[in-house]
Amino acid sequence: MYTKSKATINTILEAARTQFIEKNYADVTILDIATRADASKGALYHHFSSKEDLYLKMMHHYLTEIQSVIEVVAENNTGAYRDRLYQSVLVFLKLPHELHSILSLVRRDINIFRDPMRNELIRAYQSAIPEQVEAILRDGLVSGEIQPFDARLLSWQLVALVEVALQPYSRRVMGEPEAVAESVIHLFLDGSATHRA
Amino acid sequence: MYTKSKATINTILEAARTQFIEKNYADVTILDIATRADASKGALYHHFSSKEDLYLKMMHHYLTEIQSVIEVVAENNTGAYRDRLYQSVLVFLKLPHELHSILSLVRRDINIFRDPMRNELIRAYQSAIPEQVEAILRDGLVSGEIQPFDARLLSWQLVALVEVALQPYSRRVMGEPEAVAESVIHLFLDGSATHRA
DNA sequence: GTCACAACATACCGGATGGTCGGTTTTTAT
DNA sequence: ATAAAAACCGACCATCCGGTATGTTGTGAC
Repeated sequence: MYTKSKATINTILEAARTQFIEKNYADVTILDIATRADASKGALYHHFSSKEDLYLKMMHHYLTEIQSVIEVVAENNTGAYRDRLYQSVLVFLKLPHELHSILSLVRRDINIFRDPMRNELIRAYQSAIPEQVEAILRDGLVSGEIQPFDARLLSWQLVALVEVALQPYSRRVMGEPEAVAESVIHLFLDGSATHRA
Repeated sequence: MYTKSKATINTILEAARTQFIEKNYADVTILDIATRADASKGALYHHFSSKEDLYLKMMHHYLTEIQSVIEVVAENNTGAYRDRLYQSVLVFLKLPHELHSILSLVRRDINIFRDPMRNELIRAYQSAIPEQVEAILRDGLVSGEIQPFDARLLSWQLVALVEVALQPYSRRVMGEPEAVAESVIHLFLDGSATHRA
């Protein structure tokens, strides 16, 4: 087994991530990525069959990483519900910046691919984030801590609020991740007209 | 004054909107747009100096249209605050579908242009929607109907919630625009843990 | 050491596309 | 009616880039 190969592949995946985050899919050239990875087009095409293939493999790689981190917290169902929600949001907010960017990227690009590939992307994203949020919220609906409503819709709304909280401006206004998470949970559960405890 | 010119320009703007919504910026060719508008490349380049110029003019055209619609409701400050908020969200939800798509488009593409153009796009978008929402929310903060918090951040959060509500799945679950608007306002002001009146 | 194959390098091809340019048609003013 | 200018057309150019083909270098098994 050639071990150097693995290293090259990882370097290419990393370079691809950086480039695709920085520029539009069409504006990233194969040569850009290869150069960034200190490799050649030949090396790149030896490991990946096309530009799309590289994009997809890169996405899978990092989405899987995100998923495995979130899973740990999502599956824990001890303690007060509100706190459990808080912990989930917090661990998400504390993900390294590159992984947050990956999520922005998949949402941005999800419409530019056609259907075999598009579907695979959607599935990977869904299972990395929204499905897990939905599972948590379902528990809250069952226990009555959340008023009856569509669980999927609620999960989208929560994700949307967290996404807003990721903006640099938000972090500047709200401060540390702990404060951000608390603020998001407050708005989501109690609303903006309710006084904070 | 050549009147046919105006008509041609509008047809091209419309074709551009359709194409840019349907496909990625890079995947839309000048010929696509010209063909769709029953015009030629020559005609297009007679009225617009480049692809970017066309994109920008198109955005300005439709964002201005949106802005003028929203302004009317935003500036009305009679009646109960909650109702005023409700009316604003409602009029937004009732915008024609093409205009909703324009907003998705600007958010999607805002990162693919470089800075003179990018900035102009951002400014156009800001004044079309977020600034007006912020103005409304500020009134609620002053009157105490919303608990003290950063107005800009609140406006982003409200916009994010409304955006979720625009998804086809949301409309299917929540029904008519009136019900959608009410649901969004409820979540925003009272939270998901509070029983609906 | 040597053989086989994986890993990598690079010159090249073909197709697509943004933009140009000379010429033609249509519109408007007088 | 006519002339001038705006509007329009479509062939052409230059460039860029994904992908391939062919050759070279490195690695590991024996």
